[in-house]
Amino acid sequence: MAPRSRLQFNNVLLSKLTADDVACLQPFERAQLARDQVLVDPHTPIASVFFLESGIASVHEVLRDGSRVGVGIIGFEGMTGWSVLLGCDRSPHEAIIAIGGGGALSIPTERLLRACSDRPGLNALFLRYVQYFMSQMARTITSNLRDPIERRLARWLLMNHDRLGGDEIHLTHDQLGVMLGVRRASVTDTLHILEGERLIRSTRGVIVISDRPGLEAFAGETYGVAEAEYVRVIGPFAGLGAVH
Amino acid sequence: MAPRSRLQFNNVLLSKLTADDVACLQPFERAQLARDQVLVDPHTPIASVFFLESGIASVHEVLRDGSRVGVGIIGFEGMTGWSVLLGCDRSPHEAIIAIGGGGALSIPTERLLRACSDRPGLNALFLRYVQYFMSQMARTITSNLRDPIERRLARWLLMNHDRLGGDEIHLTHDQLGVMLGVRRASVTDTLHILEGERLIRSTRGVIVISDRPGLEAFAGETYGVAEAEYVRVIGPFAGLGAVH
DNA sequence: CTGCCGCTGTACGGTACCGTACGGGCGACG
DNA sequence: CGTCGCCCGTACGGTACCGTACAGCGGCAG
Repeated sequence: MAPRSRLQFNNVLLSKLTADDVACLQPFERAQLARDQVLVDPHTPIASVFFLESGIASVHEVLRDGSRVGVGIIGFEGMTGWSVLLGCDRSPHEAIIAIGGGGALSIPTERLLRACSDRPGLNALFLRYVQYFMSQMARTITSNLRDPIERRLARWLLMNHDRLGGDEIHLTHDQLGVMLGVRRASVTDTLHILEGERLIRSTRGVIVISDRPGLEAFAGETYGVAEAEYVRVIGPFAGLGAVH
Repeated sequence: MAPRSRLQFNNVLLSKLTADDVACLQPFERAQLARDQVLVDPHTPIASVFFLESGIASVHEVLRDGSRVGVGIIGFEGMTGWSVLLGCDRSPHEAIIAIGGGGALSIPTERLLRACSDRPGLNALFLRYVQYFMSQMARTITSNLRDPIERRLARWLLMNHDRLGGDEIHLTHDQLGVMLGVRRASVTDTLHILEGERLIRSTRGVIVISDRPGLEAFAGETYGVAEAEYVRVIGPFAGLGAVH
């Protein structure tokens, strides 16, 4: 197997690349991401793609009345702007920073595309991430249809937890409402339920995961399938799929 | 612009290819598809991909208890098994014939992949279809969350109508229930509502679209966005996006 | 200190769904 | 010609949500 990149990136995709592949992408521009920063503007040419190193971006559909519905989540395991790899210069969806303060590596679309055409391994890895993202979306469809809010919330918290360093998740109830497609008030109520089960603690703007295994049990079938797909097509990350 | 295929296929993707690209894919195997025939078996290597020429396949998540949830629809505008183009030999989802009696062209995965690596134009077209399919899924997420069943049903009927020759849709209420993620009984009730609005007529096993513009108006924002994306990335088909 | 704004808690009636169930018609097959 | 399996119609109570609304609390700016 080819040698892995020596430069350590905190982005999982980049860390799976060979040093040669990484060299072909260089230089990256480092960016510090603030909450609500837009990484992909819908229906607008994508100038750069971002590889997050920390923090969370969420992917939204934007409706005509300006309201938003969450369709996916991206952290240091992924990237934004994959549409350009599918031969499209833009995306119908918005990618926006939900949890800021983190860093990211960005690269102009043009250079990414050139690198991908020169080095098939690059392209292949990123396309497998697209495969994973479709699994995530599919699971969101079924979870939204079949699960009560508590379970969907548990799933969403777990997905955030996977992508963050510690046990603290800095999200407001409003943001969670958008991601889950429910009222802000429903989020409040539901957080209290999870808190009553001693799975989390919740204070103003912060949710603390206090019983991760319990949360997984609570989420049931809704969490785990897409994550297994990630491990299968990309590889383990942050404890997920780690050797036991 | 390069010449298009002279051999007329009833599959939109194939019809957009140049004759040289098509030659590279040949020979196709022609298949007649019966209802409930499985085109993609979840978590199983994909031996062949199918380009439908008529009929409808639906894409499902399969849950542990064996129940299914619809996440997408494929007709003569698309293909099954795109996972292999994303570098994965299998898919977590099932593709199964919902409306049979139609034909399809199939090609072994291996030959497809060889052709795609020889001819970038092939690969690019199919990847743009993946981009469209993600739009379709995203729209399903928001529609399931925000729209009452009537509107979701209207959307689903329109999507079927786009992919069929006439105004008759041969689907049972059960099948629609799976696609929409609702009870069979809810489908029955909702069909009566649409019938009351004189948008459709419904008899045993058959739904007839009698007022397509009315149905579009009824569906509202839920229908049209993903379809526009198809026209943008692939091109017009069957009246959709046709020059006016 | 004061005011304001963003975030959270809570309440209330309303309704669009669900699970379940049962009966009846149509078509196929013996 | 009877019977069986798939479809469809309809009913019923139950509940998990929604839209809306309002009040309290925390922190930041002035």
